[in-house]
This record gives sequence, structure tokens and C-alpha cells, in this order.
Amino acid sequence: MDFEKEYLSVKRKLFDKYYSDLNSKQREAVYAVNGPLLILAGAGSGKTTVLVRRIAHIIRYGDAYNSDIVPEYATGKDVEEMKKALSLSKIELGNYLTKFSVDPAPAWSVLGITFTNKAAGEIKSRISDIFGEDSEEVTAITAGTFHSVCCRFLRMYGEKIGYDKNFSICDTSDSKSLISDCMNLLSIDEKSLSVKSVQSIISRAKDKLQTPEDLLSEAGQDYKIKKVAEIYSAYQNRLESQNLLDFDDIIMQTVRLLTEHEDVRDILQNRYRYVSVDEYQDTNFAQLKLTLLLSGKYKNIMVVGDDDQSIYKFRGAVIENILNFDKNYSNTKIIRLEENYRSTKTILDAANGIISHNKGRLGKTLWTQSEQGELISIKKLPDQGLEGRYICNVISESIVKDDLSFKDFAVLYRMNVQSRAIEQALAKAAIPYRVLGGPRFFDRMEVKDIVSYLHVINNPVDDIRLKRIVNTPRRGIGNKSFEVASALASAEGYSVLELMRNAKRYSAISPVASKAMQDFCFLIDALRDYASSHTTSETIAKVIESTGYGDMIGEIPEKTEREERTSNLEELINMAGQYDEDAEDPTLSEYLEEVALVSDVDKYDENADAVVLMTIHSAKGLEFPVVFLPGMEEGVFPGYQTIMNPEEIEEERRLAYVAVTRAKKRIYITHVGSRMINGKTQYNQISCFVNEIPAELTVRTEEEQYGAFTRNRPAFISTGRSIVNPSDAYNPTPRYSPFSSQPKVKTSAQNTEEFKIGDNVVHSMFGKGVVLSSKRMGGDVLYEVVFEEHGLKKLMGTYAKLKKVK
DNA sequence: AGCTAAAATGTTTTT
DNA sequence: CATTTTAGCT
Repeated sequence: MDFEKEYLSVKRKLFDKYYSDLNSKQREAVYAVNGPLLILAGAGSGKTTVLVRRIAHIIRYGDAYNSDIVPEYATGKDVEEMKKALSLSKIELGNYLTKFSVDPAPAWSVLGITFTNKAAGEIKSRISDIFGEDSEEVTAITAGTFHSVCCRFLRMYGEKIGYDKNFSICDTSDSKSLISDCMNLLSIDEKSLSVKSVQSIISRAKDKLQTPEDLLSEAGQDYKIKKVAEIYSAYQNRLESQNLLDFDDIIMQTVRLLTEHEDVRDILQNRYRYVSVDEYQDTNFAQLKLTLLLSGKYKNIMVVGDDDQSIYKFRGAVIENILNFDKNYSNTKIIRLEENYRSTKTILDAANGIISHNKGRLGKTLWTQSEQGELISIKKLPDQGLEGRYICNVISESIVKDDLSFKDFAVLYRMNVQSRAIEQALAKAAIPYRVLGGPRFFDRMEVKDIVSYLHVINNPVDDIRLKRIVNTPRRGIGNKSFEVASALASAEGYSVLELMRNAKRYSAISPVASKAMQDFCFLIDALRDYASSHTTSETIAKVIESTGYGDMIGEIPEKTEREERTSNLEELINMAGQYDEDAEDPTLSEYLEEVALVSDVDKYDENADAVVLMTIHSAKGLEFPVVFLPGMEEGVFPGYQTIMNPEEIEEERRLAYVAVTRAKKRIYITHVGSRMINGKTQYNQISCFVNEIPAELTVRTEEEQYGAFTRNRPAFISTGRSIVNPSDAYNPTPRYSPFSSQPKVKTSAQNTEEFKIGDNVVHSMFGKGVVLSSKRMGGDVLYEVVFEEHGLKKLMGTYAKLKKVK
């Protein structure tokens, strides 16, 4: 046999052996190092694995697999040695293969863009599994979301397009209030044109890289759009003069930077030889443009996505980005990953049943080798309170019967409001849970106030934040004085803070107010000075103390409110302390960026043993053994405003597909006869998506057949709603605090004292009660206990903190 | 200026 | 239903 051929073929065998835990398509993707690559990856097909392994491969071996260069010095002995290497352990083999590496890329030349910071962290941690923690490979790699990566670029080069290094990011509510200010200034009535719709039109325009002028010229005779363009122009001016970027600007301005400044573009294009983008089906036009710019020189770009999982159209995502990827890059290699490793066959068939009703798909045939698995449970309940209780019952029973733990369960819903009823039920049943998304910790008033102080300290021209805190706590600078100062400031071309410093020069400001303004400026100066020589958490503590904010909170008369706010501020200090510890080079400005860009899901800890509740959107990319899908009703999911529009129904259907494909083993679908939303009772039909699941895969039951918890407790049911007294609701972790300590699930496991029927017991949350029944289940005992004030409960021996009383 | 209480109003999904 | 806005009062 030809020596060269044998050499190459054994080399490839070695690589195939090394990647033997991947399937052939996945390996193909890992080896496709150079040139444009499109991976169409179905749900659960191991795309994150491929992304990570491919990056590691590039750093370690470069294009070694494809290279047909045989070293001149190679001999038959080498081939013999290579054949022996086939029996090496994985780690040894990995190291052995480095000897074939061809033009490996330095880690700093790799850019990985993911959908969440968590996924980016995942890449880094998996790379560190291969190269070792804190190795150069891990630290040098650039991985992050579009937003965090762009912020990095803007911090480095933003000055070229007029942004100061410590620009701040304004969130949706900040930008809303700025738009509202602009509308007032232009005397546009907010009743005829809502701030929300203006904000969304501007945001969509920015997604498409449209400037105010572009929007105006596109408007034609459309009066509304013309008005919005006018507002957009004013809004953008104010953002820029205050050194602020909104979420859309972060992308759009980066594109502008790279378009207008060839030098910056060259630097970045030369640096990033390998670019990978995950969740490509949910990118917008600006993000497409950005990837084109960044990969413009080497064109080594890999994008991964699934057209069936495109669920962010409302945010400007264009599915065509992935459908037409090969039109933007010639010689695109396309690889389809169609084997699903996550779900049972039943679940996969159900998902396929749903998604097959969509038109205009690229079309994939997902398959699996796994077993049929359990049928999908579909259950109708009378109302949302019972829906929540049903979920709790299923969880309690499965835990003992099937040896599952709380963290194996996820409740996924369409809208955040749906979480409330379920939370109440979980709290009552003493099941540990955590809620992701919804109102965030950093949206709490007191947290936002303190963070606003930090913004003003960091970026003195941030007038939005200044307005928020200038009179909180009260210091005699009321709305009116502030308005006057703002007007003067814009007339004179100063920032408001600067003007306030010299307030006494202006006769329009009363002497009392100008004194207060000056004092305020001194306060801010002192704090800025303090911040320059102290850590973030020390600065925050100082802000709370010296602004009088802490005293203000301490004087709140209601005990619960006072304590909650105080503890939120303590939490803020603690979290900042964590940041100071973790960050390489902690700065106030980076801290503020992190606060703006980190989401709840990023902090989701899969090791915490608690049931997790989140929206289906947030659950994208995650997986759980058991998934509950409550509220599968027409009007809820699909939402009632989408029902008339076939295109939007398709998006909803993709969302349903995402929901179903999150589950590994089991799905419980529920819907209710009557649902209360915003004080109105709705009577919804079962969701059309449920009926798209082949009937033979499902088992349907109605409430009447599920008598277990309706028996023996008319008094409990007659209250209708389940009422949870906030003081005794079991809340394992404040729902606002993604960072806070893990749920207190480590309840006294040694507390396995056994109870007999009729025993009087005390529960830490439910108070006094009597044991009605006890059932052995696995290694545990399930008790039914009637409590004096809370009615009948099912409790698990090991988890319920029950104590016997005489 | 600043507080309280009544009235209005909103209905996805998120970086 | 729950939050935000506003009117009216001190």
C-alpha cells in the first residue's frame, strides 16, 4: 500500500478515535475548520458540544485532519507507532495528536458569540476542561453575547465615534423615560402615540441599522412614522450627548464603528481568524452585518441554528439570516445534525407532530435511538389554582416514586404572569422552587436608585440617572427646580450636573435650591473620589450611607417593606463584593455593564435542588427530565393577539416546539376551564398545538377523574383561590435575586422521625396539624396532614419539617 | 414641595 | 389584579 495514503488514513483514524463520542456528522463539523460553515442543528442534537469541541480543535490541531501533508522525515516506523497509538487513553491520544497539528490558531484569534452569557461561560469552562483551568487558552478566547462582545469593542475603540470610555448602558425603562421626555419636548401627545409603540418602532429601526433620516425617508406619507422619526432623532441626540447607549445601540454603533473606521475593522478582522455564532436563527440584520464585518477577512465563520426554533421575531430577528446564509458566503459547507440525544421517541414525535404544521421550513427529520418512553399527559383542570396544586401533587408523588429530585422539574409557561398561581401552590406544598425572569433584582426601586448613583458617579453627564436620584432622598431639589436647571443646561450646552454646580449664577434658580444643588454636587464629587480608591462594594455601602438613602429606608414605617428593602440593599453590597472578587480587573464601569447585560438565566444554577419556573423563551437551550406546560389554551398559548395572524401563529408554534423539545423524559400538559388574567376571567379552549400532537402519544384526563385532592376538603376548596399569607409563604429565595444564596433545600435529612395516624404534629410553616394517613414510598414516607389553618397537605417525611407534639 | 388616595390602564416573549 | 399615573390636599 502507498505509504503516504496509509499515513494519512491512520492519522484520520486517530482523530476519529479521539472524537469517537461524537457522531459522524458532528465530527465532520469539528473538522471543517476553514471556510464558511452552516450547521443546521435540530433540538437536542448536541450543537453546543460541537461548537465547543470545534473551537478546542482549532486551537489545538488547526487544520490537521484535512491536511494531506506528510512530513518528509516520516517512515514506516512512524505509521507503526501511530497504529499503536490507537489504543491510547483519551487524554494520551489527545496529547499525541498535537504532533500532527497544522497551523493551530492562537486562542486570542477565536471569537465565539452565543445567545446567553451562560452559554459563553459554558464554552469557557469546557475549554478549561481540555486545557486546564485559567490556562492561557481559556483567558485569551473571546466568548460572549453579541451585546457583551460589542461592549468590549466599544470600550476599546468607541472614542472614534464619539463615545467616552465610561459610557453607560440604559435599559428598556430608562430609554422609555427618555423617549417620553423627548415627546414632551416636541409636544407630541402620548395618548395619540404611545411611548411603547414609539420605542418599539425605534428599536426595530435600529435592528435594521436605520438612522432617523433613513426612517424618515422610508416613512413616505405615513404621518405616524414621520413623527416617530422626529422623536428618534431627538432621542438619539440626547443619548449621544449623555454618553449613553441603549441595547440596540450596542450593536448598531459597533457596526458603525467597523464600517466607518477601516483601521479598527482591520485590527479586528486580522485578530479574529475564527468566528462562531450560535442561535443564528435569532439574529437581526445588524447582527448579520456585524458577523459579515468581523469575518470579512478570513471568512472562517461557523453559524449554528435551527429555523424551527426561531422565536425572537418580535425583537427584530430575521429567519432569512440563516436560510440565506450561503448567499452571503460562497462555498458554504452545510452540515445537518439530525440525531437527537435528549428526548424519548414519544416526545420527539410529539414535537415533530406540532412543527410539521408550519409551512416554509427548511425541513429536517429529527430521529433518535432512544426508547419510546412515556406517553404525554394532557390534563384539564377547573382553574389555575388547581392547576398549580396538580403540578405540586405530581412533583411530590414522582419524587418518591421515581427517585427524582426537585431540580429535575421545570415549569415552562408563555407569560411571566402565569408563574404567580404556580408559585403560590409550590409555596403551600413546601416544594423548593426558583423563578427566573420576570421582575428582576436590578429593577427593584431601591436597587435601581443606588445603581443610578453609581452611574452618575461613573458618567457625570448621565442626566437620566441624575434625574432619578437628584431628589431621592429628599434634599429640596424638586421637579420644578430640576426642570429649570435642565432647560438652562441644554440652552448653555452644559450637562445638568455641571450647571447645578454653578447654580447660584442663575437667577432663575432660587437661592435655597441652588444651595441644595451645590451641596449635591459636592456629595457626588466626594463619592467619585471615594470610588477611585475603593472597591465597588465599599463604594455602594458608602453611597447608601452618605446620601442618606439608608436612613430613608430605615424610616419606612411598615416592617415588612422596610426589612425587604434593607435586605435588598445588603444583597446588592454582597453581590458587588462577589464581583470584586471574581473580576480580573474590577472597575465601576465594568460592574455597571455587567449589571445591565447579565440576565436571570445566566445565573441559573442547575445544581440547586429546586423546581425551576421560567418562560419558554428563557428555557431555550436548556433541558429537563420532566417538563410541565401549564396554560396550554387558545388565547394564552397561542396568545390571543396572534390568533388572527398566520405568520404569528407559526412563530407561536415554533415556541411550542421549543417547549416540548426541552423535555428529556416526561411532559405534563395542563389547561384550565377558567383562567383569571388581569382581573378578567377567561374561558379558553384547549390550545390547537395540543391537538397537533398525534393522539396515540397522549393520555388525556379530566379533573373529575382526579379526585385525590378534592376529597375530604370542601372547606379548603370553597375559598376558591389559594391564599398565601406573605409572611408564611415559603419562598426559598427572593424571586428578584438571581444571585442570592441557593434555595434552602438542604432540610434536615436526619429528621426522619416516623409518625402514626392521629399524631399531633407541628410544621414550621403550616403550624399545628393531625396526621391523617401515611404511605411508604420508596425510601420515604408520604403523609397526609390536616393543618388547623391550612387544611390538608401531602408532605414528604424527609422534606417536611414535621415535629411531634403531645 | 411633597404626600395620600383615587383613578386609570395595561394583555406576550428579552438583551 | 397590580402597577402606575393623576388629582387634590396640606
